[in-house]
Amino acid sequence: MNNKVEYSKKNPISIKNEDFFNKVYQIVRQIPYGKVTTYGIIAETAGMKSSARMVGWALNAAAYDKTMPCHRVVNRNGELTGKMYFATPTLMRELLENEGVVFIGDRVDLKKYLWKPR
DNA sequence: CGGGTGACTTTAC
DNA sequence: CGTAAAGCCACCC
Repeated sequence: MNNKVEYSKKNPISIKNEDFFNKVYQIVRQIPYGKVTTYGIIAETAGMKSSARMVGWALNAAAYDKTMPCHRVVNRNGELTGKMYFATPTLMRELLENEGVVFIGDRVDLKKYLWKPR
């Protein structure tokens, strides 16, 4: 659908791997309210299980897209590693708590809130 | 082609 | 819980 979309306004990068991007987009948008998933799962579903970093990279490039609930994407431990990339360092957590997600320290309880794409 | 970087993961100490 | 290192793949210079 989208080719060469300006995924990042500040830093418009040329998207060469559109297929991977598209899948990440699709998966992230499917995350239900009050649920979270991990970079590794997204990477695996998108066909690059060995490169969870690419997921973070993709999300960063698409961070300005409001239709993408990137706050529902956490790392393997349930930590909000990308919180510093939000408007404020606390915004990510607040968004999740507002959806009913309970934190244990700085982590999400993945046993209860982990969602896997099908 | 090489070097640097990264919203990751895993293992090791 | 902390840091280190290796593996990983794509982007940029």
